[in-house]
Amino acid sequence: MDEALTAAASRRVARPAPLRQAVYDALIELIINGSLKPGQHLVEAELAEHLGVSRQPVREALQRLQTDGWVDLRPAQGAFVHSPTEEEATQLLSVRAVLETHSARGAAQNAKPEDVEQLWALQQEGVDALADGDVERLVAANTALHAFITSVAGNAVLAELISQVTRRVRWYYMPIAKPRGKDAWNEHAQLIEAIAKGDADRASEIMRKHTERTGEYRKAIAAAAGQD
Amino acid sequence: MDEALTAAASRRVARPAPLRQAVYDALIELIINGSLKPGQHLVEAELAEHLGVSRQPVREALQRLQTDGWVDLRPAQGAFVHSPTEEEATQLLSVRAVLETHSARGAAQNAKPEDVEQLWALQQEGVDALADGDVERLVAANTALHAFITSVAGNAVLAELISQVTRRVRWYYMPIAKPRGKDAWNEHAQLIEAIAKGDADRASEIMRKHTERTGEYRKAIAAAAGQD
DNA sequence: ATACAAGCTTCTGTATACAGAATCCCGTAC
DNA sequence: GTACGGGATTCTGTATACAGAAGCTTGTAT
Repeated sequence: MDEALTAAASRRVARPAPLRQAVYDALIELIINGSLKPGQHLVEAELAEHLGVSRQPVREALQRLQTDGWVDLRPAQGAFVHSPTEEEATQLLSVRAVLETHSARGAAQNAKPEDVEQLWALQQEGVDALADGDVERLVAANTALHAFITSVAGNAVLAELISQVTRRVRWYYMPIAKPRGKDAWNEHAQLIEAIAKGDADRASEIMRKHTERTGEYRKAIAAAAGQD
Repeated sequence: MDEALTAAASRRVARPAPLRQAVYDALIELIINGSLKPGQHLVEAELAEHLGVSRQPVREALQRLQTDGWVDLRPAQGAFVHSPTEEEATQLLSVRAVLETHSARGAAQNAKPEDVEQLWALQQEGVDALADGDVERLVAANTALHAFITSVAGNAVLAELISQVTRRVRWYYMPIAKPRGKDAWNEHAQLIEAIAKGDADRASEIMRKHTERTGEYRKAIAAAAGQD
């Protein structure tokens, strides 16, 4: 736990930047890495002391963490680390699939030649990472590709929702994260082709199947890993 | 402005319930009814005094208002009432259509006989209100019908996103709110029939067209009203 | 007249302090 | 041994206090 704390503390003295943001990031980190366990009661004073700040920024961070689905805030009782359930994971994946599908449609409608070029560049990065067996780069490339498609779609509201949902989805499968690999990137290539042609129906259909497959894949792995 | 303030103040002494919620509600009310204008700088101390509370609950309310899209929070500068744009309205309507469409699909897959019965009851309520020319009841029935469809879909994540997006959409067209009327309720009837049959594809298709039409309708009215 | 800079004012961001609710612990009664 | 109740404790929710940044005002120089 201490590393995260010192990180936040040093960030504090370094800049006059909003402290609650550092707390927000630190707490997500602690939740993701398991230092704070699902259902655990988060006592504001404790967090404040550990992070070297007052209760105020902690409270504000907790509020945002609630709206982002990381903690539950029970009135007069405080914050509790949200307990993920299989059901909620399914719901998140379902919603994400719908949003990403819409995003692909928008991208196909709006993509300019330079956008397509950039998409192919990201695709190449992913394929290279796959060939090198560099998992970290692979995950980064995947994230970048999806994010860029969303940005091409040009719908800020959509982009924000996708980012929100994706972050939450990621949490569930964090401990067993394992990219799907070759198949996924073949699907990406087909997707980019459809976007390049401006074929919105085909692009959205490919994305729908793509995200649904990814969801199924993750759930299968989770089941195999015996994750709650 | 004063009514909202006294309301919040009285709510304060009345219960030990979370004060920030009252502030949150009061501020949305003030934004919707135009007391707080788009772009306006919201000074925490002023709001706190007017509402008869300290800055603390105000700050926490502002945070949530930001994540819900009502205000923009600029670091070291404070909160500003969010300025709605035509573009953002279009994006919200687009996202809402996608989410509602998915909701209709889920409802068709899950609907039990008693759910269908309840849907028809809500439909009847809407038709009655339409016949009576009771706009308020009509809007309420419409909201209830859509909400019930979402609840039948049984996806809590989806439900929350829809509720969030719908609230924001409503703001844009608040000043010129005017239900679409007969056509909309004919579409509702077809939708319920599809749900009753468990025809997910048809249900989602009807909902897609329905929400898109409603969106177009609202935009047309807004344009006619010369709204920014 | 305009551009610039120093000082002041205002406001946010953070910390500390206080009041009351919820919970827990322990003793007592049955 | 178990159920109940009172008191202490802990924690949240709210209020007040303080430090520093951002913006405005005013005066000066070009």
